[in-house]
Amino acid sequence: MTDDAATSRDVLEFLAGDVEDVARGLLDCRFVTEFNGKTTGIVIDEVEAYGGADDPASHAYRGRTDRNDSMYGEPGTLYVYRSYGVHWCANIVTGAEGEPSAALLRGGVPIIGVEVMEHRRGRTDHLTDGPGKLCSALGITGEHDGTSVIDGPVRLIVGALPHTARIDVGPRVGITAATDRPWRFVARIGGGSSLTST
DNA sequence: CACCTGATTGCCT
DNA sequence: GGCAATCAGGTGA
Repeated sequence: MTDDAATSRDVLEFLAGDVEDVARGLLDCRFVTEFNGKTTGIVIDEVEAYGGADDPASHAYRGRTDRNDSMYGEPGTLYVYRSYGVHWCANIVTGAEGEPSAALLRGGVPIIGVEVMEHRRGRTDHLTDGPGKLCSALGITGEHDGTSVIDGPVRLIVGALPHTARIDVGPRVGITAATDRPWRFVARIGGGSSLTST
């Protein structure tokens, strides 16, 4: 491992692990898309873990359907679903193939192709600080459901950045079941001071 | 800054 | 038919 980023095999092995561990490990990784020659990317700073039949808050809780089908794919599969009929949300499938667990990408820090993301979002602030916004800024849609984040157009880059010293842990957002599970992970990249301005 | 509400589809019971 | 892994804009303290 003389490279600055992990190899595809390393990434696959990492993603095959327990979803809770994977979710934590995804913090500070980069998430990059490349469409039509335009590259955009973020550093992931907020993630939630979702299990399978054992997790009442998971889309896979009631078994396999057309929508959640890609959750049952091999680790590293992208699971994209439509939220509230309006937004797209992206997950990275974890665990062994056939186990429907996935990590929902909830937020990130824009680092690559910021102008492109601003254009896609139609604003210059709050580009990727929410699961729907993140997909919008990166150009991720249902077309990319089922593709691989290891060698597809939507790619995860593990390593290459030092991990954040502090990770905040709390309950998942927007769910009504299993709200007692602290499966939401937020990286404090900036050091946690006030960002307010304007 | 915190809380509240309307918009808008797909999916499941 | 009802609810949902959300967002944006408005209101009030």
